[in-house]
Amino acid sequence: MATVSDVAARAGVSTATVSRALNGKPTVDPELAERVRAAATELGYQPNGPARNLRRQEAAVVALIISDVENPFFTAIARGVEDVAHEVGYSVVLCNSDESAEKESRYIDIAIQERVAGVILSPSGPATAVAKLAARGTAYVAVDRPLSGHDSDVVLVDTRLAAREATAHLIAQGYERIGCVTGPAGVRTADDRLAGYRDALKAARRRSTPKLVRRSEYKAAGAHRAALELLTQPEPPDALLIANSAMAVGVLQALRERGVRAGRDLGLVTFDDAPWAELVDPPLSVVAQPAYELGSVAARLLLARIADNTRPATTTTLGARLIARASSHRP
Amino acid sequence: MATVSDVAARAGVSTATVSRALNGKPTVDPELAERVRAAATELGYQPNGPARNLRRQEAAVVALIISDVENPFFTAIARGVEDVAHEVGYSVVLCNSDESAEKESRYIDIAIQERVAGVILSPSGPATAVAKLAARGTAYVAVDRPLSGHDSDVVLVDTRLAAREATAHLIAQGYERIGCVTGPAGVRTADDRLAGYRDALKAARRRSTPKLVRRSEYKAAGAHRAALELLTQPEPPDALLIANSAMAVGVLQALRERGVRAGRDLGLVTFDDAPWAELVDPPLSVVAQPAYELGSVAARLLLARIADNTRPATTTTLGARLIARASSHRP
DNA sequence: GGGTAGTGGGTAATCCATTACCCGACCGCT
DNA sequence: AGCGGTCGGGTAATGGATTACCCACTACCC
Repeated sequence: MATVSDVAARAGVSTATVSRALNGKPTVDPELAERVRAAATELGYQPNGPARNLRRQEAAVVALIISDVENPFFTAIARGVEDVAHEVGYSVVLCNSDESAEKESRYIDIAIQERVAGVILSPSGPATAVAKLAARGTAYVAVDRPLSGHDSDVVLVDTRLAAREATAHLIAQGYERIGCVTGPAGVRTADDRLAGYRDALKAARRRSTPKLVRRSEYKAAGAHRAALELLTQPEPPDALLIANSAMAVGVLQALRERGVRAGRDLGLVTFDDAPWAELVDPPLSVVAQPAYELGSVAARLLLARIADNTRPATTTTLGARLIARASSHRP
Repeated sequence: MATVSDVAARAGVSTATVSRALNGKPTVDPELAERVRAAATELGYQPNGPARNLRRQEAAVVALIISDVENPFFTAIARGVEDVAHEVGYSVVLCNSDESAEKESRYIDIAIQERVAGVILSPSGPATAVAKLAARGTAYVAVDRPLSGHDSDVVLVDTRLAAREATAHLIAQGYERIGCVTGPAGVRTADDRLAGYRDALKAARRRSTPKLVRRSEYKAAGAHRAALELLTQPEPPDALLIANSAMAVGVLQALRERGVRAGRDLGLVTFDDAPWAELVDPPLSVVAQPAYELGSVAARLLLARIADNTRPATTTTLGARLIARASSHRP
């Protein structure tokens, strides 16, 4: 591999000039700069990243730690982050924490070790390792879920309100026994969606009962089990609020297995407007979350914080949109 | 940030000993090693990655360059790669080339600059920048799509055969005018699926006509347009082979808009067994690709090549499985 | 002509972990 | 006692880009 010295020798200048020319510093004679660039391409010179980062004490990279690569909600966030980051020359590396505090902590360590410029993460639980980032002074932004006990920039969806509206919609449609399938306790979005569900029941002077509520991982398998449990109890629900689209898959499977028809026998609203939500029969009513914006806003906040880590922490809350389709339309 | 010297001072040893102790070298007195570890945790020492990589001339990282993070097929590959890489202490960074040769090339440059140990990529087209990897001696493996003109390790699905079988299945079901919606020309999987489709027609002594074939990006929007074109022509197809699940979404939308019922009016087989494929009405017949294995096999090959870059190039071809559901069942 | 400000560009220090090389101590053997 | 061998651990070189600092030179002024 060619180094700056090689390029310098070839161009007949010093290494300092090579560095300045290649980094577009204005204090280089245009003719020299041209010679340097020519020498660099002739030698196929690729700067040594570690050396550069070592000296600069920072890499032009932001780490994005999400809890599930296979969840379209998070990949949409990733796209939002990428588009903004690339505009200003940052690369994005995606890390999959798999909803595990330990993997999350490991990735945070790696991010610190590699001296990335900043980190965007959706914290998997309350016991996050972000304290290490704060201690080290690395810029970070939480997305989708808040970071209890740290005042950092946060970008959220008003998911409690959205859950409340979705539930209110089911009530308005005349459903009587509305249940809820949400994510694990301690995951903030899961708790918020449940809280919003209860808010709506309370506002309508309905009693909420634990019998109609189930929790599981944010995955199809868990939701499938949960739905079966709900459906086989003595007084099954006649409507369900489901906390994400992976879970919706599990629930819909359970419904088919038991021959329950969504919309007619069971009202359904689910979080996340998956591309296939309109295609199932009946089309799914959903709460569409602005995932891409979540990512792009978070990225912009992160860039601002990289530039100035003393700025006050902000909380941005984006709204979600209920899209009523046939699955919540009572005949 | 604490450095080795700080830890050394605190533990009352030299930096060499610190490094040896923390890297688990056997030539350190256990008692000293313990003291070093204690000092390191007390100081919250995190090794400086760039410095380490600079010295080692390589980072314990593999880059995975895929063409669409939002495509579940590729995220499943990512999981396969991750699981294998993590087992042996490598981190995986995911890069989204977005099917653009330019982004792909940029990520390859970054991978080289950062001195990653290896690269796994699904080449976006024939004009890839992998030559740079070869020139530099960085280990790499192609996944899902071959790399024309380079003899590298490749992990593929026998997608041509799978397309042939899927088409044969449609023929066997009695469909007469079978069409195909595939990806862009030059993308190998797209071309192969089309070729397999033609193979099946030829084997059944049917004429294939360009009128029943459309190409577009591997995305819903393009497939939607393509399907509308196919359906509105004078002699529309009575069955379709669709080259991936994102496209299937677009096609199914088009069908609803035109009131065409899958299975009854139009036979349908699509590539990729999306989680929702069973849930649409009628359930979609699919070609299930072993995406996770694709990733894990590629990762294992990459590790082998990192250990020994002179080993001969191999080609691994995995099979796909046709899952016939109602959408291809002629009444 | 001597002095000053300004500008381009070179020299060498710097970032920090790893490791080649070397040294001292201790053991066991003759 | 003396010598070779082993083992633990210290000193200092190393990797390559960036940049603080300094120097040489030109232009312009009094």
